[in-house]
Amino acid sequence: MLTDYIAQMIEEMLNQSNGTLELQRNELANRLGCVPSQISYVISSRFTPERGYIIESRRGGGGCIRIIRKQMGRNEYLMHFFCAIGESIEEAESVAYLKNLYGNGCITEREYRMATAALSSASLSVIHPAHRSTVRAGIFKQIILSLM
Amino acid sequence: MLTDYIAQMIEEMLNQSNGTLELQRNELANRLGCVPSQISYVISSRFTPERGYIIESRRGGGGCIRIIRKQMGRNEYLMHFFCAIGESIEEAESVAYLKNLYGNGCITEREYRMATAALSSASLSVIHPAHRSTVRAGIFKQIILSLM
DNA sequence: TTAAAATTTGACTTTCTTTGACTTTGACTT
DNA sequence: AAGTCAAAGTCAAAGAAAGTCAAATTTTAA
Repeated sequence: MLTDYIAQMIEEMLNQSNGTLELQRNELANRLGCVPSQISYVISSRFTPERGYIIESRRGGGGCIRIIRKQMGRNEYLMHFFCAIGESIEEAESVAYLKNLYGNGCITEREYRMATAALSSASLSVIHPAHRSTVRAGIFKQIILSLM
Repeated sequence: MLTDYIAQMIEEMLNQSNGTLELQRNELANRLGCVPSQISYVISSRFTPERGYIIESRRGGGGCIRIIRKQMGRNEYLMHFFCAIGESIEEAESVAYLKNLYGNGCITEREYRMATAALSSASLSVIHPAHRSTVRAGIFKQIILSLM
């Protein structure tokens, strides 16, 4: 399958270049004899943030796509919290979680403060109180993913 | 890409001259072998007030363009962004702001990622798309406050 | 076997860059 | 004061990439 082959090739290049690489979509597509959007597909289906990759890109002349592989480790811990959050979470509970993450060295103090701020009722003041915990859960999950 | 090269060159000159410099558009364009309006483009796309630069210019004989890099104090800088957010903010715009904060050393790379994650559409997926920018603005403001 | 999921493709969109023709402004001459 | 020339400004068209989306096809799993 083309997708797998391309993904493998990108992995290869990542290994070569120590975890970070820039490629040109059209150029690569050309080399592989496929259409450019195939490259987009491979990246969006295989090199997702959930799987530990960061993608950046620039359009226009001389544009490119940058792929960064974050190295894993101590992530079961974060995963644990991710799962614990569920559909909705109260502010107090989220603060407790974050304290825990801070205590375990998963996040710095500044990160702790930023996260509590983001999840606070003050942040979500424009949202009807009844819906806040659901929204909070969504944000919290993304925050945790951003740390992995 | 020409644009990046020129921008880099101007940065260089700014460093040399302690944050303020005068250049002649035609002269520089000539030296670089590009068309003069390219210089205008670089300046208007890279050295914007949003990114902390002041641009002044004089036409006519012996005219020139003056570029000043104003360095703000951290909190002044943060306040600037706080005010710029307003009632609502799109995801793309908030990412631009955060990139700026990162580029200026106001936040670390992890903090950058955490904040972009918190403000992403993915985070706010449970909220009706029409309301997301308003909610995002609220969260963003609290995040900035958490940094001060 | 068949329904759902994943892949492949290409047309269309958006963003960024490059270029050049034309306009405006300021300084210097006459 | 008027005219001339030397800047910088503006704008729009063309070009170069990446993004999006949905239809068509293939693969996978029940």
